[in-house]
Amino acid sequence: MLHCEDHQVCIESAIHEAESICREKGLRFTELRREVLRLIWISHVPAKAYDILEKLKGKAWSAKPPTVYRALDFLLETGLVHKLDSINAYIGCSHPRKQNECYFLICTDCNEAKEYSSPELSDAMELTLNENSFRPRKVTLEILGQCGECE
Amino acid sequence: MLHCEDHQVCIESAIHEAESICREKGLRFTELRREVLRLIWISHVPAKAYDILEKLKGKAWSAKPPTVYRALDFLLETGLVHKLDSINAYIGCSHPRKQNECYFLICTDCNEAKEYSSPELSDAMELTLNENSFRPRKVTLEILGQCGECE
DNA sequence: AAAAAATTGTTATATTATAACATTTAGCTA
DNA sequence: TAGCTAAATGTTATAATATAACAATTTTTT
Repeated sequence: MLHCEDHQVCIESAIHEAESICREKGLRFTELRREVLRLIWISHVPAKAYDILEKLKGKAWSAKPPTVYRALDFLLETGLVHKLDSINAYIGCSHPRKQNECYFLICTDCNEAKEYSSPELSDAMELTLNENSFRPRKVTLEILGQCGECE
Repeated sequence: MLHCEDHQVCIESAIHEAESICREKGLRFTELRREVLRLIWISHVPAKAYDILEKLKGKAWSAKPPTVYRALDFLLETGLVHKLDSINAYIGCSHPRKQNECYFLICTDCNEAKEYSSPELSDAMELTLNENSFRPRKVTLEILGQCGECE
């Protein structure tokens, strides 16, 4: 799947942005939360909670499931990561400042995932939501398949 | 959430249709599979696997988790039910003969869910899939929120 | 410095799902 | 129709995902 050019830069800037977002919102971007975010960003393959747990254990933390899930909850609420329900995995948000509807392409060959947004798609969705008098609170749109690079 | 007028009829016809689809495809619609499908259709609230399990236990079956999950696998593969990944629950397919992209509105007040399809939405999706050279295999589109009747 | 609030630690357990092998049942074939 | 084969179901065990509840610690506020 096509992604950033230099992923090290990509990670750094994601963490940097997270830092400044938390500062603005008066939220505490603790060491633990930073480390979990970093572990998620390490790869474009969405991270599983228990894989994050194992990696944390290799470091300073006496990590147990709640350690990870609480950090994930924080990151999810803050909009810094997304949960992919179709594969029970977590991925860093590419545009944490724009809270637009985003959807995900998940390649089942290379396992990488990518976040997109599409005005046409959002429009179509809004149309049908109106038709059904439905007030959306959370939209899950995930497409599993094969990416162009894995053909 | 607005649904059928007579749900008993709704259940019967769903099971009837499942029966004829299986006959056409040369698949075995066993008692167990029929009962699991019926339990799913009993309500417009998507069914949880372990709730189905409990209900099966009240009947003739010596049901254990694999009993339910195998029946669910069959029903999913046959397109007779859908899994809602965002809530880990299963719902009967309203149009099992048309294998179109379908999406789900899930009301977090009454817990009911409804299946829809939208040509505009499918078109918008296809557009972005093409742009990204992505070959879709499975689409998950679930919208959690409040339905018109729960306002 | 004390109190309050937020974060993290810890133990236990709930929820969701599958692996592996045994038994039974249904459909086919000779 | 007896025996064979494949599919379905039974059974035991365990994997994978997630949360509840309470204790200890750290940070912020008063």
